[in-house]
Order: sequence, then C-alpha cells, then structure tokens
Amino acid sequence: MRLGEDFFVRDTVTVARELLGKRMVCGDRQVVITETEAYVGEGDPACHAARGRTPRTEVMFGKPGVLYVYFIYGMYFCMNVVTEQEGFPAAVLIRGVVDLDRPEEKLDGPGKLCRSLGITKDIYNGLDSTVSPALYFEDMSLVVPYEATPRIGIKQGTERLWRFVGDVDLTSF
DNA sequence: ACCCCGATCGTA
DNA sequence: ACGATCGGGGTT
Repeated sequence: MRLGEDFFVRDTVTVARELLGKRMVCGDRQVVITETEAYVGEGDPACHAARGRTPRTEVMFGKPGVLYVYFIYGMYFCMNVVTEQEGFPAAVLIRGVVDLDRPEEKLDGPGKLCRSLGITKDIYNGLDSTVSPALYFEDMSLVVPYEATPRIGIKQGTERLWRFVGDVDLTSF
C-alpha cells in the first residue's frame, strides 16, 4: 500500500523514523530504507531552508510527499521527501537502502544510492511520490529496531539526534 | 557575473 | 584523516 500525503504531512522526525523499513519503488528497483535524516524548518541551522525560501529550496516549502533532489560536491545527488504542512520547509533525507532482490548489495550513503538508482535532479526533483508511477513508497509492515545519532556531514545542529539507522532483517522475504 | 564551499565518497 | 571534484546557489 502506497504511502500518501497523510503519512508525510506529519512531524518530520516521526516520518524519518517511520520510513525505516518502508519499501521504495524506483522504476524496476525495489529497496528497503535503512537510514534517514530529518531536516526541520528555518529554525534548523543544518536545513537547506534555514535562510528562507530560495529557488533551490522552493520544493521544501511545498506539498508533502514531493521529492527534493539536490546536487552536491560537484558529482552527487541526494534525495529527500518533503514533510509537514505546505509552507513549512522540512524533508527527510534518504541515506541508506538495501536492494530487496540483492540484499547483499548495501546502498549506504545518499550519493551512492542515487547513483545506483539513477536518481537525478532534472528528472526527480519536484516529483510527487504520492501519485507518480516512477518513484513511490510502500508500507511493508516490517518492525525495525533503530538507533538515533547526530546527522552526518553538517557543522551546525549536531546536538539534535535526527539521524536514524535501522537494523533491517530481510530473512523473512 | 562570480566566488566558494558543500546533507559525499573512496582511499590512506 | 583527508583530498578529489566542480556545479550552482547565494550573494555581489
């Protein structure tokens, strides 16, 4: 069952935690989410929208469930899903997944998973995952133990434990 | 127009 | 721990 706007419109930290163990369908690829981070509004110094609305961060202010894909370090893309109500800029960064068909293939790292899944800004930024056939999320009633840690690669806001690393067990699949 | 640096990755 | 890499966002 596809995750809809009602799932993503909630508190970002909750959505980040609950995305662990959810299935992500991207074209013919099926992966399970194992690592996420929450970026929450203009009061979060690590959030791209911390300094207000800009052309890049526009989608973060928009509809929950829409993808925010950005380009970084001259060579990587990173993928987020927008959360909370329209007008409040927040999103969950997808940092790690495992391939359901090749569980040994760990796609750990936001740049690596976008490269492997072919997720680029020009095609995927602004895509609505609640209606798009190209990329969407599904519940798969998987219980995932997790730990919360500081977010990776940021210099401000490190005191917030908004990175979630799941211990995903796929042996029942 | 342009400068600077990043929500990274791979290797050491 | 650190260097590669470079597009483009944010500011001038």
